[in-house]
Amino acid sequence: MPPSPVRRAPSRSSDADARRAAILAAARHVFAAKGFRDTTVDEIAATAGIAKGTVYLYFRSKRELYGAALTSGIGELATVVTARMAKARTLEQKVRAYVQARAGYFDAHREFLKLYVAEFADVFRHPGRRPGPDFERLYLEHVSGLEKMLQQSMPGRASARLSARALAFALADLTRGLALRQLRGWSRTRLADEVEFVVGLVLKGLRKP
Amino acid sequence: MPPSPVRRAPSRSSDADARRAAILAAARHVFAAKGFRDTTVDEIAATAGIAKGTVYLYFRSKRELYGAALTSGIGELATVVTARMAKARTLEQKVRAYVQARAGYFDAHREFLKLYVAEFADVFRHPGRRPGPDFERLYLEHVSGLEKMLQQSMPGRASARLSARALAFALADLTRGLALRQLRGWSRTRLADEVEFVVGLVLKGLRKP
Amino acid sequence: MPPSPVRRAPSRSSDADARRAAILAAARHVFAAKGFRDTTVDEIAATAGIAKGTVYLYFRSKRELYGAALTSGIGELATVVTARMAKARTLEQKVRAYVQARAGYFDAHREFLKLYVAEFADVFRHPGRRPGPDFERLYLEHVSGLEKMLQQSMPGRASARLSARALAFALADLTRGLALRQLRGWSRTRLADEVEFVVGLVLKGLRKP
Amino acid sequence: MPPSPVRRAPSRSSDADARRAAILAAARHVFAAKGFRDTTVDEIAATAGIAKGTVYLYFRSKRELYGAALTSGIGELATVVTARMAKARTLEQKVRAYVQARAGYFDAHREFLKLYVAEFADVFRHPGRRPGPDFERLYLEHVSGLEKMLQQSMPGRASARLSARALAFALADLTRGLALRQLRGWSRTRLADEVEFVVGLVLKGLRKP
DNA sequence: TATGAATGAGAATTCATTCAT
DNA sequence: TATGAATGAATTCTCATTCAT
Repeated sequence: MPPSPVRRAPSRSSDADARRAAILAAARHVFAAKGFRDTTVDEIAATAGIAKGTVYLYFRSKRELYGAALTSGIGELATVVTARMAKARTLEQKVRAYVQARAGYFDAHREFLKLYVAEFADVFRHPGRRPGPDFERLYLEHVSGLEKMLQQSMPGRASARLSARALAFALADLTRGLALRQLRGWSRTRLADEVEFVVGLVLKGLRKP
Repeated sequence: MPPSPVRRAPSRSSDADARRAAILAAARHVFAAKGFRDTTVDEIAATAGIAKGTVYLYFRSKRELYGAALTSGIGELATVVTARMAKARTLEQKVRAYVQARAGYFDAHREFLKLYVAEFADVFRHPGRRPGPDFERLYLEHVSGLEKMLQQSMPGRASARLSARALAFALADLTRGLALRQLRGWSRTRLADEVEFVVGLVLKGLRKP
Repeated sequence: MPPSPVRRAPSRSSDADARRAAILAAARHVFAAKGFRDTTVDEIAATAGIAKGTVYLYFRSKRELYGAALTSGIGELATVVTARMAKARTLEQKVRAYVQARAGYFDAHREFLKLYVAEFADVFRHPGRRPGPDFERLYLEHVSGLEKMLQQSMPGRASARLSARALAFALADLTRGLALRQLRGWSRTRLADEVEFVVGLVLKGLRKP
Repeated sequence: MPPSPVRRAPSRSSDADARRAAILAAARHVFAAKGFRDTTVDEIAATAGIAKGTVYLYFRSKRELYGAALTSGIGELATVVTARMAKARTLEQKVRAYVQARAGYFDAHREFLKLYVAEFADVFRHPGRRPGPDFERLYLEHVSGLEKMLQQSMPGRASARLSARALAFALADLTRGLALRQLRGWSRTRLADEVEFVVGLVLKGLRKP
């Protein structure tokens, strides 16, 4: 007997791809609005315009669907930010590229941002084995990347080493906070100005005290 | 007219206070670990070492209990931070007092921190009428307080006005992020050093570019 | 050792009697308004102005309390009706005495009437072993009493025998219905006129067709 | 905007109709035996031979199910009685048609009769806003219909007007009482004879005193 | 005796998942 | 493949009854 795949997503026709994408979009929408537990599979199905059972042809469980909705966004975010930074030359350009790209992506994908921040908060709740993608690891790798970049442009003193890591975390925190302010309408300023503010703050932080 | 449905609430003995506090502590613990929806009243009761029904003698509903667990911490946090800042004279002292007090409180009440950050994330999910304390309003008032403090020590230029608000948000974001890093063990540095880093960053941000 | 009474109602002081009566009155009130299941012991206690636990010093259970509330009324009703009929001489006077006394009692004890009619309806639901007084038996005895009275004044034909029983049930039905109409305000007529109507109807029914 | 929480109700197949009818029958059975509060949805489901959740696919709540069980019977009863009376010509025929049809329906649908009488009793307990169909209004309309019919055949004196209404109520009371006696086995007589007795009584009541 | 806090069995309702069509 | 009816485990909240004070 061949190793029969227990359950397989409907084959690779573009029809199937489209349907899968539609379910993911619906899931992102509803999960973002209500959180994992308060979202019902029924509502995702209705939003996607299909029957509930169909969801289970494409995703093994509600949890897996949640993971997929999250993962797709995280991957795209990383791709976009990396691409944008690759074009930058100087440190200042790199920092600006990072903040612009990340805040811009969050701004353009607000539902993903809600998912992202909920997942971020969840990391501190269930530290260990959480289902879905390993958000914590991905986040730490992301920060480490930033750290290296900043280190390269800092004077070689040991204290600077510490600063680089702290600065990288700060950069991530500030960018996320900035995007959330835009999302919720707490900001009286345009996104571009807020971006410049954060860039300026971090660059000042790189100077000697 | 018959008396309206009896409202029972164990009276004001210190016994009752202790019981109430024990339930709150258990609630804080379980809510922090699992979030509102994944927490069962049964588990809170078991954690508190009492029967399920007893919880309902002290709190009308699971939701109210959650609100109480959150509110008590928020109030105490505000009190502690305000008291600490009142003693400070110079701007630098005030900023340091803020970061030290807030990060210190979070560090000393890690379960509350988990609750706090989950609630923070939730603000972006269900913007409108969420039950419990109006976390969003409280948070914005908190930031506005910081903003005023920073404004008083900035050159009167209009651009500075904007900076003050952005800087206040940044200060809040950075302090929260700092505390979370300690909580999760992401930090290789002692709390005091991280505090100094954030203080330094913000103070540099106050200078002219 | 003397046979210790497992649980005894507080002793025969008039204090205890008064309290017992107060609880019964409260029970009658609340049971009448809400029915057995929707009544809480807490509300009866509150209505009586005592603590919940005290109710259990006087009555073994909620069910027993319900039975007592019902029984006390039924006994008094029977006493009043019997006394009133004993004074009557002719058949017409007896029938009028019955309807006046019974409808009058129901009218004067409206809460008992609600209990009574609920219990009457319940007889058809749980025919067999229902707790509390044996309402069905009491009711049938009551009707049999009426039947005998009517028989004595009827021509001795066999068909009249049947009529007497049917007429007795009819008399009971009509009197109860009359009282309920007054209770609910369905009647546009004074109680006395309705009584006369029923008396007239039944007396006509006694004549040959 | 996301679609509002999904409302499911198995569609109009005859399968669904059969299922719905089976649940209604089970509900009628259990509600009749135990009353609303003492009936559990679990028991209705078990009686219908389905799972508890399935009940909720067909009825929104236990209360709605109760209302449906009651309403269906009330509608059918009214239809049957009206149809039967429409064929009658003389007053005597009409009265006989009424009593025969109504008592006959109750006799053929004994569980509905239990529901009916329980609901009747409940009208006096919770006069105002009770859930489900407005039983009180339906009952009064029913009686008013009878009243008009009787009026048409009565001498035009004012006192007769009053009698018509009282007689209509009496007719309703007597018919219901008759059916209950048959249900509970209190009657030693055949249904048809009891019907004739009630018809005779009411017709005598229409004559001058 | 009186109290009222504590208990925990029980009931309505929801919803992820399955599976026959 | 797609459907959606059926399932039943799980969860919140209530309240009769007990018992330590």
